[in-house]
Amino acid sequence: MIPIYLEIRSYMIKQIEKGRLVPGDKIPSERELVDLFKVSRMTVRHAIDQLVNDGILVRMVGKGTYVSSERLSTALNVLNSFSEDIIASGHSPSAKLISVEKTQTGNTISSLLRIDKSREVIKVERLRLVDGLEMAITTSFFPVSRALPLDELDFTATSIYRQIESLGLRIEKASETVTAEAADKRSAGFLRVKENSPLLKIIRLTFISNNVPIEYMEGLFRPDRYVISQELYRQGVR
Amino acid sequence: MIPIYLEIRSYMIKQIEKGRLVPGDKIPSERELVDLFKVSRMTVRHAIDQLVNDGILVRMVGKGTYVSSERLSTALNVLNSFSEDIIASGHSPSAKLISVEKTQTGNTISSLLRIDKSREVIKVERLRLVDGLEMAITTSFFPVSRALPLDELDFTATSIYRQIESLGLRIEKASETVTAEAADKRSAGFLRVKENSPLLKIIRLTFISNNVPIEYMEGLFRPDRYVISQELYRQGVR
DNA sequence: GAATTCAGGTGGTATAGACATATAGATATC
DNA sequence: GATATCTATATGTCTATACCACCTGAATTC
Repeated sequence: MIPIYLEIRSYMIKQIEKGRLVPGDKIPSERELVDLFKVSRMTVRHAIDQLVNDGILVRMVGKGTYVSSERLSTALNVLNSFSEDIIASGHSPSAKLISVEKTQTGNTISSLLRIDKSREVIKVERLRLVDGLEMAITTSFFPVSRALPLDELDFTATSIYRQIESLGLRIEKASETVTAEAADKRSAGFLRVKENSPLLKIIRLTFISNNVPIEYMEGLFRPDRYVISQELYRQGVR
Repeated sequence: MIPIYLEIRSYMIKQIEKGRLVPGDKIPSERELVDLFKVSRMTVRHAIDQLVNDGILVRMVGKGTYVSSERLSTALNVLNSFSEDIIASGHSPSAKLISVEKTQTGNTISSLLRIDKSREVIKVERLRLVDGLEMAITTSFFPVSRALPLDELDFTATSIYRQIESLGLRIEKASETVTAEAADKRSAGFLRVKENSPLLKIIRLTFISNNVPIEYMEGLFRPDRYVISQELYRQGVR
């Protein structure tokens, strides 16, 4: 069951995505939205609070609430799903589901996800391909909770991020750690490389609004088919 | 007249600043704060909402609200030399010069450095250590005579960046590619790892003003002693 | 015509209560 | 002793209402 305020939030985002609201437009007043959704004003405000916090809307006392015109942050470190990355580079991503299970997890992952370790998580293991060639194995852990109706997610589809976002949750940021690891027998089999060959290991913790973690992921990538690129800028003079 | 929720917010911040609440501590429950300030619970939540949004507090359903342990970094994509990175993380970097030679280079590197491949470059190979332990081998290529008096540089010193900057050149940015590679016999020997063990490979092209390339570097890092961390942010709506 | 007043709409703050869901520990059951 | 259930407490969602400060434009006054 998705909370009403997230429904309203989704609705607003869709209006903007579809172009029915463009930057600078005034959105319906809080009291109009109350009538539209048949909810209390506090609930409407809760939804708008989040969108304002995300910089999507701007409130003006006595005037109204408007779609933000400025897209703040020149977006250097852009968080994309792997599918989105692949598409952006002109290739075709796909995924094969290896396993899905509802399970518990150890101290490290549960504390990173900020859940009790007795809580269940959905563990999704997928083989990621680019242009039909094996690229990576990713193992994701999603905390089971009301806000995220995991049953409705299609893990064989490519972009889980997009699916989560279309549910009204806003993915905000991720922190990533990159290292190297030797392929064990199982990974080597899936990725069609020799055992012990070097793989790029990416560990990513993804957050929605309010710094709430929503996914812990470990990925093992074939270095010949996926590399990480980033631009670094020297900090001020001195 | 200051709103109550801002008073509560200030109160919490002061508690943290004075050290009466330290990261990891549980703050009073919402109902306790209601009693303490004699206000409604929604008002208390309003105050806490803001602090959670700022990343100062973390809410956990059924457990309580806690002072956030992670001080999210303000420095995003900061270009540091490896020495600077190591120092920032509280360790002690050093370097051993393996070789310096004036030579020519292949098409790839010369074109990245935007020089003719007949032009000479200085190739510097160094073993990088952290707290006296082998961490990486880096191979740098500097174009000869680009307002860069290479003779004056001390390649055994840790921070080449600092030396270059003290010559009046402003290092501006770098583009980095990260991948994984198996250790060959030579690298394995220097880094004291087994041959074919996985290493993190970082290729970095560094620029001074006007996008003039000044260094091409390839580094092979022991993944147990060096990892890359980065924060990624989701791009605006759509 | 220019200044003032006023009414209606907007977001801002705050209340008091209700029910839902998550956690942890005590208690009862097997 | 292990398992299940209950209970108290935590945050999460939502309602219905009230009054405030602010902005705008129309009506009123000068």
